Amino acid sequence: MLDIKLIRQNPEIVREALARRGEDHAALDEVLAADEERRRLIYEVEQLKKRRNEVSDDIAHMKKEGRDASAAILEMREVSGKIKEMDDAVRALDERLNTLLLAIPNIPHASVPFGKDESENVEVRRRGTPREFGFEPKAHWDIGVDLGILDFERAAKITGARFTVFRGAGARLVRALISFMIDMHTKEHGYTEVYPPFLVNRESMVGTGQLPKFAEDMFRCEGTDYYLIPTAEVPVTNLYRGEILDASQLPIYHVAYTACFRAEAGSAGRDTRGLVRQHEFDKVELVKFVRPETSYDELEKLVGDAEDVLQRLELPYRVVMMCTGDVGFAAAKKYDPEVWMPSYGRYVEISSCSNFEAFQARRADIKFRPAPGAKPEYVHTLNGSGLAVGRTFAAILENYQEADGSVTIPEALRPYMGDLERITKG
RNA sequence: GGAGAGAUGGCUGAGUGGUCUAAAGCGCUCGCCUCGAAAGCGAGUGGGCGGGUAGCCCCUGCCCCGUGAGUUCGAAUCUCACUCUCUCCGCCA
Repeated sequence: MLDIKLIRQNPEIVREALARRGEDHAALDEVLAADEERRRLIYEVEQLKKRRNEVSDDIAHMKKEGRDASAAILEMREVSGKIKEMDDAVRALDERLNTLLLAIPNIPHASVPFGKDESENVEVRRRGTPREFGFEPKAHWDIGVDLGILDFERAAKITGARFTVFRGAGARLVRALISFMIDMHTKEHGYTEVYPPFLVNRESMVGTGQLPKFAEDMFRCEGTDYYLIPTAEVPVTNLYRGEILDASQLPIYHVAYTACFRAEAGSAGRDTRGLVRQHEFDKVELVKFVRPETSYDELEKLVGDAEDVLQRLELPYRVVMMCTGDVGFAAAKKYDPEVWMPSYGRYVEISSCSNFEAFQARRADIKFRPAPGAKPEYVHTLNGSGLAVGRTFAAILENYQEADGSVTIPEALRPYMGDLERITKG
């Protein structure tokens, strides 16, 4: 969420930022009105509380000296009732203000290009060259099914649409990709591995911005307050929820493998075949907690870490910077690395790297102390996929397919595949 | 699932209705001492929300003893519910 003080003092900055996103900014006036009313009430009730504290002390003294305090007690009985009423009113206003603030998106960074939607995103670089096939390249779902390493039909039987069974070398390839990515990020990029729960409570979902606004995208365990995580970003960012970190701990880099669960409400009919859009998929996620002044450098490094995986797997890709209309609710700036997918004839998102600045930290209350004795400040949080495993699997099948239907294993992955060089039928 | 114990500041830990602003110790910061350090001595040492002035200081008020309700003129302290932790039993990968 945004800083209420920023909204209070510079409403026009916020208004303009929301307009650049193409967002309605009517809520702002409501925020300002609620904020003013809240502060007025707080002032009044605090005056009453001050009075109550003083008189309560007097009563204590009177009783001690054996004097009659019944008049004061009678007066305070009335004051206390009034305080209770006003406290309730303040609480109601707090709740309303909070609800409003949670629904306002982040302010895009000045370097983010203006644009109304994804068509105006900007390609910032391209690496690798899509391969010239001497034959008609097949889609990964055909390759995988033919090789017997993907089984969508049985997945539909045991669970439903948008689930996958990986089998044999396919199952191993999933495991290999996860290990390969995590090893790279821990050994070469300085990330500490964590393995968090895949179910989190409501506060965690609010902390990273999935709730309350995007509830219909989540799976919730019936009869509980637990949600299946849509990304490791949720448990990992919430690791430090409500904490004040020591400056010497920063920056914190975490890498986490988790399964991810998404209801995909509203995307019926989109990407119905293959691994691109599943209800459950694997992802290796990178999460950073950094000092504010470093967060944009850290974002560039984060994108580089994700790209490194693509380079090592020798997959052609490009990096796109999202415009103001497509930057995402919580992000101030976002890059999407996209991998070349031959059967699509275009680049497909395989990672998403964002700087949230203090937007998540404010919701999740994650601070650090810049210097001993100094006031705590909010950290900046960042995260990015490094990478989405299912889509990487698909990209390998498509880019490394051979005319005979087999798939070559990228060299970097072979140590994780028992030195297997090629997946063949049977 | 059953039984019991517990939750207080960075940590340990006292505090069972008003003697305020939560004792004490440890840790940390600063100062004195010292060639320097240790010891010793002294001082300081949380978070949040308002108001005044001011964009950082400062003055002032309110709130925070796991969370939320309640009793009371007044709650860390009494009552209820919930959450979490620990011990034992049962079940279990």
